[in-house]
Amino acid sequence: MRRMTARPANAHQARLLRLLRDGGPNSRAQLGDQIDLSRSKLAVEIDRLLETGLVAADGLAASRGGRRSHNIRLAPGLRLLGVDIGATSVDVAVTNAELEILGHLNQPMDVREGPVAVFEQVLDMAAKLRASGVAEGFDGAGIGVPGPVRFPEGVPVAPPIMPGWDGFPVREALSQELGCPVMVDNDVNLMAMGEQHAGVARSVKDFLCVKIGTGIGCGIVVGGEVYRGTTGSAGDIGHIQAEPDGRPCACGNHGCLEAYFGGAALARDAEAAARDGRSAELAARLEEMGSLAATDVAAAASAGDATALDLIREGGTRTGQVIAGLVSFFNPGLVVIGGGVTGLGHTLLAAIRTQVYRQSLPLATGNLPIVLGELGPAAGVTGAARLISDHLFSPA
Amino acid sequence: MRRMTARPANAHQARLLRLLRDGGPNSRAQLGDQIDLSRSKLAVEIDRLLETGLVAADGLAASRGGRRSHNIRLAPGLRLLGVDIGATSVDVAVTNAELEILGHLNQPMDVREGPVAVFEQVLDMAAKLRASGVAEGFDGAGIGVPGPVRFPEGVPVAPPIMPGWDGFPVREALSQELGCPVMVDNDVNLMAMGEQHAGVARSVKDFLCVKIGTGIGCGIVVGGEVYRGTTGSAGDIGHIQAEPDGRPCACGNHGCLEAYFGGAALARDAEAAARDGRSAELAARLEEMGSLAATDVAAAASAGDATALDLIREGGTRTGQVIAGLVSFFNPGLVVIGGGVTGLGHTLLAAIRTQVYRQSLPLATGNLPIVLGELGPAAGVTGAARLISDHLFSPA
DNA sequence: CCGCTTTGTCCTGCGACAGGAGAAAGTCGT
DNA sequence: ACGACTTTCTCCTGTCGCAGGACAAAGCGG
Repeated sequence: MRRMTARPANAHQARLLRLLRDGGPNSRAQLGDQIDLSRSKLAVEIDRLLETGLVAADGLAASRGGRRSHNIRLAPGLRLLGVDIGATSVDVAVTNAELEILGHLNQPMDVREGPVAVFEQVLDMAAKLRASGVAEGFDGAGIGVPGPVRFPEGVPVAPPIMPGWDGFPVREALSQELGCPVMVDNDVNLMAMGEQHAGVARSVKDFLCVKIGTGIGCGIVVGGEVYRGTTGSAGDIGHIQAEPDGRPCACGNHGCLEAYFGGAALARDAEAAARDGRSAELAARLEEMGSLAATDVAAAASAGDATALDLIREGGTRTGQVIAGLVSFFNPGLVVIGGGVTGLGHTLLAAIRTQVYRQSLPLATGNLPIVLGELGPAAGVTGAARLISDHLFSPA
Repeated sequence: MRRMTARPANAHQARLLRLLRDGGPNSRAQLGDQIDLSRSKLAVEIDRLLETGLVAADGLAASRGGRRSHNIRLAPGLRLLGVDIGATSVDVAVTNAELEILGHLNQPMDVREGPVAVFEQVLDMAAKLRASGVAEGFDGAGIGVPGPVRFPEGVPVAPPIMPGWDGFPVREALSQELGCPVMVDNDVNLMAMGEQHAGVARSVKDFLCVKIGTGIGCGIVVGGEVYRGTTGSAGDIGHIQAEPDGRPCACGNHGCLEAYFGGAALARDAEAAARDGRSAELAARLEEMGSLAATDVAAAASAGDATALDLIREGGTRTGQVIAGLVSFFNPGLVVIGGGVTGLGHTLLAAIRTQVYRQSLPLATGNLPIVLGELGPAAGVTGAARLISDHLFSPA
């Protein structure tokens, strides 16, 4: 199938495409209410979009008291690929133009195997999704990687947990392989975009999205746009000091947040607790599996294990301590907690909330919701699709 | 003298006015190079600006190889009032349309005396400046207050150090008194705008401006625009925790940065050091004055007093600790240190730098300048003038 | 079948604007 | 002193974007 290579010719068309993406199919009249354009001009632009195939007319809607309207919708055959590369697994999903997920695969994989091995895997998963019939090809792909990215070029820069990726031309390479436009971003930023598009952060202009996975990162949204910082490393809060002269961290400093919490630290602490005999529950799991992961702590906690609950509470408190500072500084309208450890659920959330509400300024916390992300593993891939969609739906 | 009530009629005119403000007088041809408009359209807009009196033609420039150009400049009679209300003093200045300071007054005053008393003082100072001949009236005024502001309305909200100002309609009241448009913002944001317009932060898009006065605040600039947060309290970093379970703070929490540093904390620590006999230098000053201020510590330090130097270094280290976290989070392109305690100079700066470079991520600090503001007390009033100028030079 | 409503199309006229032609006002070389 | 060239600025004309009215199409209810 031939892919849509067309792009909106002007800002009006871009605006219309985004309205259709975020608001679903719509009549000309309804679109006219949402955009500041005369009916005539609107009709012209829609006709042009129909000609280029970016949108399609799709039957008549029910009457609302008068002439029935034509439904205008985004090209039904348009397919986007969303890729979310985590430290220990890869998510790949296919969406339509409205960013609805049509197929989603997840595969464990160590990002440290390097870009070549990971891309092989990603392309294989994309092929599987194509074979399953949800897509015949891709009009664009968004991809998130667990580290800082030089955004305009789509190249990771000095990523601590994936050194082999430093300077690897992710965007160019993947674009070549897939034959479609590709955009690359930090995985945390994509999670923020996902929750903004389809999750808890809809209609919030300024918010933070804290992702607690193997490490800890934070997506920053200012005025509805992701803020990436001067060198693309904004939101890298895992190595903010949570305890002066505290535990040594892999980064070389002491007392970093990631030395106390996150998937890696939690697993390490849990194994220590199991060996020290502080938790029979965890010891049993360690015996069985040979090693422990965050999910084991989650399971032990829901089984009522006190040590597991303590580990979660302590981690949440440390995290809350750091978030409290960020809340005072940034004064967000919402804080979203997400990532792999959301399985720790409300124990974690309660600890974070307690600490933030206790420590931040009342004016900043007065009306501040702190909530779990509602998209789970779909947040990253949705954000990735959103990223490339934003790119495709901007004037050429 | 009649004031300019005219406002630019469209975005082009606004753009031209800002070019003239930031780049100084210019010929039509030079303006044409900086704006994406045809010569004809440009001429039309400039003619309209000349008609409304917003700009003036001001003689011929030297030839550059051909016909001499007419100099176009902003209305030479335009006058802006910049007001910077600090915790313990008030600055009032008059600028021309290019934001050059034509007159500047400073007066000690306690902000806690409340808005009525402070405004009386401000109006008196403005009258003095008028009487000195630098202005016959004001076309607009910008005012900074040491606390959070609901920006669109120009009203302080729950300001900790000036409780009597809560909800006082600063913008409306001052606009009534002065008979011109008024904009209100946090004093720290104005300092950031000042350094951005005429100081060290020219041409930097994303930066932080840490103001260490009586308290400690931080101006946040994202993409060239001041970020104020959801409730206007963004940048309030004085109560970020610098030490878990540390010193009690006036805010009710423990270990806040302001409990360790800032004008108030420094004075308190210096007096304690004087009484404990740790510093003969400080003790002598305490004897003489009855109390100590940050300036005394600065003086003692430049006299070589070891205790004073220690106090500054310790404060700088605490501040650097907090800034390090913000740098990791925000990844700015520049950090500006300013405010009353800049008198502490390079001892302070060195301590902050050491801590930030030691603690933040290399990627975020790699190319990060940390510098003292270069405008001193003029930063606030320049920023205030810039604030109202931005308002006046936007389409009506 | 007749009003009334909603939706969509066509047409005309206005205003924004680009870009060429040319006038005005210089410099420089001979 | 004069002509060639440059820069600056003005004027004019044609094109394009666009708003808004008139009108056609299509549906509803009585």
